[in-house]
Amino acid sequence: MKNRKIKGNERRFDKLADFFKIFGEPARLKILSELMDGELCVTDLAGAMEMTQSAVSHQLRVLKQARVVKTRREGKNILYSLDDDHIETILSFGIEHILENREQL
Amino acid sequence: MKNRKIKGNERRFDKLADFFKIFGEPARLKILSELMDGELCVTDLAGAMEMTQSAVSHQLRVLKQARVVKTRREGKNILYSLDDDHIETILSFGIEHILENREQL
DNA sequence: TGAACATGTGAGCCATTGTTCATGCGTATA
DNA sequence: TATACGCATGAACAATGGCTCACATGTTCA
Repeated sequence: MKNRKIKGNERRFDKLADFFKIFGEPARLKILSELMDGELCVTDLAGAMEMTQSAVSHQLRVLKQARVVKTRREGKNILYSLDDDHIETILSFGIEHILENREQL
Repeated sequence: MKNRKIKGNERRFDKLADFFKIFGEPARLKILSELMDGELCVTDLAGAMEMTQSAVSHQLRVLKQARVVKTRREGKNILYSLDDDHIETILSFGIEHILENREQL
């Protein structure tokens, strides 16, 4: 029946929107760009950006739930890194499209 | 000086985030997916999705300002269409990455 | 084990953003 | 030109989401 198909698509739009939403926040993009240079702990991230440790931690939670970043413990610290190079592809895709073709955005 | 560079990057993160933000809203994605089948007027869009004409119009404004859709008038109607196939590339990119590699999102 | 350090977490606050509602504006047509 | 129709728009409201603050949890090391 048609209604089922609509419902199914609705959820697909939600999922896809959630996906884009992850990268729709400057703070998260900055965190990701920092992590491109290698793994970092929350405190270092908070220092590199001008943000509270708590604020960074909250954002990292979002990124981790979305499997965009992963963690490993080393001593007292928990080191964050990009989950895979997948992410860099996504970011550079966005950068290309915004810088080359959409200057006015 | 370093500060200048940071400021410049700040704004780049903002722009990039704005770019992703456009696609981070289910209603907008649905509008775009409708427009993939061809141009439509606001009323038809509002009918196809379950949304008010006004709500659709507000979203179309966002999409138009971002140059994602364009318009042309035909009689009483204003027909909306994707600005270029660029957009389809972006959407299918998102779909690929979410459906093939990120089921759990 | 207790102190110090690193991080996670929940509640509350505030800014942003999407929706509704009422209305204005432009175009076609009788 | 008056009316109807299609669409845009602004204000008000509601929901969403990020940040702060206080505190809990967990780990190291003396």
